[in-house]
Amino acid sequence: MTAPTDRPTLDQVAERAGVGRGTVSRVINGSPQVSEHTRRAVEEAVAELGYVPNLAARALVTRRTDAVALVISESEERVFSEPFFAGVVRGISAGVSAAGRQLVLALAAGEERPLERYLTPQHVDGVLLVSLHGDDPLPELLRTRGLPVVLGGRPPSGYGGAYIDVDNVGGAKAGVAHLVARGRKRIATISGPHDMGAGQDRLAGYRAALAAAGLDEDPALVVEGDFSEVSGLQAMRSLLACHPDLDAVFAANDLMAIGALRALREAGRQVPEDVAVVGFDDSPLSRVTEPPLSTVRQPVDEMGRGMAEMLLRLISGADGDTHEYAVLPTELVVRASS
Amino acid sequence: MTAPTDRPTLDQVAERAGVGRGTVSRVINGSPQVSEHTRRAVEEAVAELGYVPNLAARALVTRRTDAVALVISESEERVFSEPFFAGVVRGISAGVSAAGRQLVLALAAGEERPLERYLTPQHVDGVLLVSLHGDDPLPELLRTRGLPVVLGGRPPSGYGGAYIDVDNVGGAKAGVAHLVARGRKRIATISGPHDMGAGQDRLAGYRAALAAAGLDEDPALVVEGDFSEVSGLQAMRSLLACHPDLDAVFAANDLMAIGALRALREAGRQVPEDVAVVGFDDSPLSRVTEPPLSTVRQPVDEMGRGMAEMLLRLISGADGDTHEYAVLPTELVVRASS
DNA sequence: TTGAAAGCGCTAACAC
DNA sequence: GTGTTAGCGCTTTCAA
Repeated sequence: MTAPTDRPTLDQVAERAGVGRGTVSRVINGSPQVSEHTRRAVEEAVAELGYVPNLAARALVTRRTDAVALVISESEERVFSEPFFAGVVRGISAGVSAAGRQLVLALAAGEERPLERYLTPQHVDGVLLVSLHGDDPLPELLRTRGLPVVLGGRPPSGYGGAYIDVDNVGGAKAGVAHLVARGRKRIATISGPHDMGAGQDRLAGYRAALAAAGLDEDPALVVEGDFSEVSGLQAMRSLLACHPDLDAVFAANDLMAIGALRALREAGRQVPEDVAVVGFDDSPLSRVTEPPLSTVRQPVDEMGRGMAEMLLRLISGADGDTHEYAVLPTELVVRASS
Repeated sequence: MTAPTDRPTLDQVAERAGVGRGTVSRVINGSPQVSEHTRRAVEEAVAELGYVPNLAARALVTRRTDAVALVISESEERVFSEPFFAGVVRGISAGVSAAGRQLVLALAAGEERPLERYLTPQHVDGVLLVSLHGDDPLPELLRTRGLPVVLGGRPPSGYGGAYIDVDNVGGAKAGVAHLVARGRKRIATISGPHDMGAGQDRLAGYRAALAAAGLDEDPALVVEGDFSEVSGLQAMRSLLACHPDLDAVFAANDLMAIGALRALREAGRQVPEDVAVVGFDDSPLSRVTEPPLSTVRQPVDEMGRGMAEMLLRLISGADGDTHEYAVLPTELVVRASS
């Protein structure tokens, strides 16, 4: 029975195997420069002693950590209420652990300063950023530190690095076009925050679809929400109060669509006969409402996985093309409510 | 403009401030043994150089990492589809970051071996475990390694460490008692997996409530699910096929309750007039179904936060009472469907 | 192919 | 109070 805290070190393994310290290190790291014989001896000693390399020591000399950070610039509240993040994290987690690395999660609500200190090449090998607001300089800052960075979502201006986005414009266009095709004329929208790429792009898609259909855009039919259910509820209420003649709503995410549904029910409006609803960001929530919501599905899992893979490529890559990017397709899922 | 990779070291700060290396270290670590004057000088140098301590080096000598791991023994699929985890992670994340530590997330679907290697005192200061299955020996193993451990949920037999659980038995009892009070006589249950504490306890609560009401327990009215929506759907279908006379269902979580709702609708049964439904694990999902679900709410946030706090106490504590535990109360939330 | 030696950047024990 | 010193456990030249 060894003392719990005293884990065996490299030297102990070396002594046990009757070789030098360097040789053990080579075996551990899979160097081909070792004879089959000694390798076996070392591996045996490792097994017997239950040796596990000390990552801190290794990181100190290699200047790598085998860890990557995922920064979510959002309150915990939203991160977990919005199904979008679940999908992205799932994808990222899969991609990162498939590469044998550790994922360090950092929720950055508001204050980024402490985080900024943590995000250095000494602590993590790379950084994934999601749900950026406004023109956040953080990603570009990290890049100047020499840290590989991949963004999820449309990058802020001034950012010249890698990113993966989904086709928000196209998705919104498809959602609104669907409403148009169903004969709707007075189509309102509950948009996302104007300081976020996703919010801007979905609004742009809404406008493009109206224009394509030859419908006039009525600014009064556009209300800004913050992607939360209550904001959708409030937006829909005010929309109904001022424009009871509207016959359809495009909500920039599923949570707001659900809020809208509640406001509609509250006002005694029939869905979809009277007012049709289409949301964005398809999640389990969309299925359990009554009637179920038609939504635009974005490939969140693939987005996460893609981000992880891109980052790993940047990390191990010979500092190649750091401007890589991808835009994933979105897809309309039609259900009863429209 | 300094080279991006060459971050300043302690010695450079020391030189700049005109003091010794040890002094800088004391300032960084907030030792009171430093004169106001030199402290100021050092802080200035730190600011000017943009010095950030190298955590790997520090961890190497202090043998602490300031990181704690959260191990979720569940597939990514379930971790993110089940709102329970969102709440727990939110609570944990809040507690951990409030203590200035990093949370390292590890999803352990099935294979635990690689993880087991990672979870050593050299890599993390402590471990949080959630959603254990069967009699998993992992927590006890970690404890013998001298690693502080806190469990979420009822501990497996043989575990003698700290944990936080919620009152699953009491909650289930309350849910079923509510059904009884509404005059229901043939109350079925869709239970959780029998290899999980939560599954067992909620089933026990169901039984206790029936017994307390003087109702006979019919084994045929008990169907085992796996906490997923489809399992709830299938369970309800088979229940309806064999026992169309049932007048209420208690589902061991919200997802399965939603599945049950779908099966009921599919079969043309009226909810709650014909068949009343009560679920467990109140989440946003419960509110958006039609009719909304009555459910038993467990304080998931507090559970997470409590776990984090307990762990931090164990870590910094003088190795005091490691058998600490808490059982948090659950609460019935009555909505239209029962 | 392998051993020996030189640090990586930091903290802590010890002098002053 | 503060400087100096000795490692923490590892990788990586550099010789042999």
